[in-house]
Amino acid sequence: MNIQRYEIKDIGAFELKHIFECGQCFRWNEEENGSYTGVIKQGVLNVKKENGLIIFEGLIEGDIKTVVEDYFDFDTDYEKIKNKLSKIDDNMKKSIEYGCGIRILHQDLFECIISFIISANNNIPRIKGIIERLSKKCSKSVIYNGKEYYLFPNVSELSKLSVEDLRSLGLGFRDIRVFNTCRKIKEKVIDLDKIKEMKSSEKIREELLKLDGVGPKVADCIMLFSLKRYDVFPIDVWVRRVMNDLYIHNENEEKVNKKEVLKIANEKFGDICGLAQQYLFYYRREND
DNA sequence: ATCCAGGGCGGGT
DNA sequence: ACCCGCCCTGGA
Repeated sequence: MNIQRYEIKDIGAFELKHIFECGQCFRWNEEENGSYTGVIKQGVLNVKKENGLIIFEGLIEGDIKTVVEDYFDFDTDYEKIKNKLSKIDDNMKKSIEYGCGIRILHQDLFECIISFIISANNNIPRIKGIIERLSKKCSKSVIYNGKEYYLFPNVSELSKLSVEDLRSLGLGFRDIRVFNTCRKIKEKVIDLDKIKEMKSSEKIREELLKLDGVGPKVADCIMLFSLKRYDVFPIDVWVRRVMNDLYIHNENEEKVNKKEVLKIANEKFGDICGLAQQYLFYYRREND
């Protein structure tokens, strides 16, 4: 690992706050100077915008340009997607204007699975804390700018922890779920490499649902945030709320049927409903 | 003190 | 298939 730097000219869809605070990731934090630093699979990365440039700098394994282009989803044309979605209706248009700089990250699959199992019935500060303690407990540390960071543990590192270890890190009832899932992945009952190669989103979801602690919502988050499956539509309380307000108008939002939400999402947003979900989610969470 | 937070599970209909 | 109570934890 060595310190590397990579910069590009600013592009339309790239706002740090939008990307890191739209709820897709747990290991990015804002610095005093407004830049963000995060721990990713390949190391520690800092991102800032200056004089019309986006500057990436970090202690990274492999070529930073390659890592950044993959992680920040540079293959996807967000302007094109935003144009398409904006035409659907004014709600979508407004949400997109608000979260214009969102990009869906391409995060590590194993990390994403464990992180979103931990997210169940939990709040973001606590989720972030648990992941930090987990990483510190059993993974490698790296020093960057005089500060110590901990990489997210790989399967074999995390497998070394007992249920009791997990409980003492504050996972609560999620301890056994993480433990069992970790074992299934380690023993290749579920083969992550195979999942990455699968074409059908339905098949992938089917596989993920076999993991302990992975239900429909968590499975969809994993697929959206680490496998670039834009055709899934994770439904949590916020999405259900915003979808009800905009399209369903049920007096009691808690009684809104998930299937109904899903049906509308597919009809309106089609095979990029996952991206639409992210704009709606971000707008609603920030303006509640 | 009581409630709730980006769900999932298991046991009931 | 739906429904519902319960699950750790800690901050409001």
